Amino acid sequence: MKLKELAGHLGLSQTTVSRALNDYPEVKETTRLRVKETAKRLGYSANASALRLATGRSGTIGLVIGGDSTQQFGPHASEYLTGVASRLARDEIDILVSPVDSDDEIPAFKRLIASKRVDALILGAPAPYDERVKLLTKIGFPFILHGRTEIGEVHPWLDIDNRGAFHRATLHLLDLGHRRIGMINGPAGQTFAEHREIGYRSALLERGVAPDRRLIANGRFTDEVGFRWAQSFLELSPRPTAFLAGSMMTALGVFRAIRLAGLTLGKDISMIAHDDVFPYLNADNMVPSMSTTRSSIRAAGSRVAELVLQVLAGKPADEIHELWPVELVLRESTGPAPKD
Amino acid sequence: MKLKELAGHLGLSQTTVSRALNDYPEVKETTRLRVKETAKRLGYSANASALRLATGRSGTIGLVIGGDSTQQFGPHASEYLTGVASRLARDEIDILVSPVDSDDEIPAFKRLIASKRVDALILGAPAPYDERVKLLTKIGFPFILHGRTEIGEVHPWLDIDNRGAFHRATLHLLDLGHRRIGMINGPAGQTFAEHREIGYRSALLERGVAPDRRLIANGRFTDEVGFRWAQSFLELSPRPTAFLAGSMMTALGVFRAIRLAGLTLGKDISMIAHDDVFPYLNADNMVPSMSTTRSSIRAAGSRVAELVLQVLAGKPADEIHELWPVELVLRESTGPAPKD
DNA sequence: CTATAATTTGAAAGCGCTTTCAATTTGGTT
DNA sequence: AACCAAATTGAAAGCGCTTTCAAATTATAG
Repeated sequence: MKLKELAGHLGLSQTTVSRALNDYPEVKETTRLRVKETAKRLGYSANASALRLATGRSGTIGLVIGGDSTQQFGPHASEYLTGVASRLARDEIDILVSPVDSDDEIPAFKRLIASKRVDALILGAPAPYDERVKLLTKIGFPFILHGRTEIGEVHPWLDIDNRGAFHRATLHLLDLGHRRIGMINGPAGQTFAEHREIGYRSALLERGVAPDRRLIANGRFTDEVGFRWAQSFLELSPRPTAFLAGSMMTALGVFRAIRLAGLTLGKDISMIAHDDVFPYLNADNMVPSMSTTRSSIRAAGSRVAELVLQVLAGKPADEIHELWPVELVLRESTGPAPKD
Repeated sequence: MKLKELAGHLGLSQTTVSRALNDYPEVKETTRLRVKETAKRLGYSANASALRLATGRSGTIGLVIGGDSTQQFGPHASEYLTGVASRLARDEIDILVSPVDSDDEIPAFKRLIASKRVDALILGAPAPYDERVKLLTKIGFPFILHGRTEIGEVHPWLDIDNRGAFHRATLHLLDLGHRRIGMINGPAGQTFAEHREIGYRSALLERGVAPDRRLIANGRFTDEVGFRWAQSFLELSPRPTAFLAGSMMTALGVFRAIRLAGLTLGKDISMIAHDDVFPYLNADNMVPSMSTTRSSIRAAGSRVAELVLQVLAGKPADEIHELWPVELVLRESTGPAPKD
């Protein structure tokens, strides 16, 4: 069923039918109704490719997830995707999920844009001097960044206050008397991880505690990584009395290492984990319940989608900056530092 | 940069340039080289919409994930998506992720197809009498199903042997002396969950053990659900001595309930969980390590993608049926039933 | 009733590519 | 040197829609 056929059925021209369906004002109300009703009855739906070619808009937003392709869709990415998808679905905007390999990232980007496959891009997981961000700002292609960079360019972004979150979490542990705090951070080289480290270090500084290089680790957000680092931290002497975990997955591994060492979480060792709010993994439900810095990554995805639509609607880039605060939720996994 | 301009640069016609780029045989080799080189140098990339309109193919495959939109992309779906994406990326095929709401599912499908947005569909999480499957087979739209239905229609599918897996797991527990085995299954109404229940029941039957309705539960794959059901199972008397968990998330919750009840996993209570192989949650790394029925859902996604390409290449539907066996991996969470 | 303005409809061009069919060039034979 | 087949290139139509510009219809006023 194509527009021409539908027009035939109705005894109207393509032009009028097209206008009726797209709510152009110059078509008579009764005609519009008749057209829409018939279109629905006959199950007409415009050919997407033709429509895109004619309008020059693809009705698609590219979602670029960082990281190498094998490990791309961790639980974080999928929660985030859910948020983005739920918002864009409302406007019938398609999402093009680009599993761009980090090696030929820039060429892949150029192709994506040159082929007019997407109207705008959503970028995430930036490095401090992200090449993709540089490219996009240079050529002026619409995009929004989930996270921030150190590049001075003006462009839309949304980020959570990673620095503030870890600053506050660290301060809290320090105030509980902890002096040796192990930090199991996200992958090195990502801005958010650096921000977290800055928050952690500045809190130590504020309380006059010297940071210990051996207590700072980087890695992906898996329980495996959490486990290994926690275990190696626990072998130090004196060992740390508290941990900061970059994610709930990390926390699971740390948890395991603590238990395996015969220690008790919340008593011998304290821990605060960052919680991106996974519906299937609840900090409140753990035993002991987990103290967290909390910020829903799904909500962020949804908001990012909203903002990218505003970008497309022409809102100036310098008006689209959002820094979300992060809650510190104290539960049973944090307690006063044990006397030694 | 459009084809016409590129042709201008080269002093050739659009026709020849198009043919050169698409590897048509009738263009002179030296010309082809020259064209490709120039195209690359100038960063030419065909307008996707125009190409799609001209060829009638969208170069896109729709991925429809079941479940309601708020809870759509659980860890299972995202692992699966990763598999699908990695395979399709190799052929430069786009993925259209459809967060189809379960209420107006069928109309949404019809729109998707009528608008020629996708060349084929990948369906998952079917109900035994899935309406989507009925629709697609009726209108003859190419698709593959991840899972199975009870409808007699012939169409491509790939499924894991859920029945066999749970049959074997249950038999193993029975052979260890367990007689009361709690089963925390996936959502009711999904074929895979029913298959698992059938496997479980048939094993009980084989060993002459009467199934107990109170020991069979359904729900989503979250630790919350696992925790609640396990807790209520443990309140029964006599309480079950073993659990089957539908997913690793479920197992996490069961684990917690067991510990909270002051019991020891692998001694007081045994458990076998189904493991879809999440890279960030390793059964081997748990304490105690978890016995599992194992099948990589990412591998399944990758294979499903491969198969849908075969469907598009014209391979007959009745030759595309794959039933994957499931490994039973025994670790520390299973042991002989305690004497009472 | 006209004349004119306002409303409503339609014809046709164009979006950027592929592909059919025709035209041109090249190469091999006598 | 002339001829025919094979190889190579090009002109133009068409994919299904939107949109400009012109035409036809209806409403309003004089």
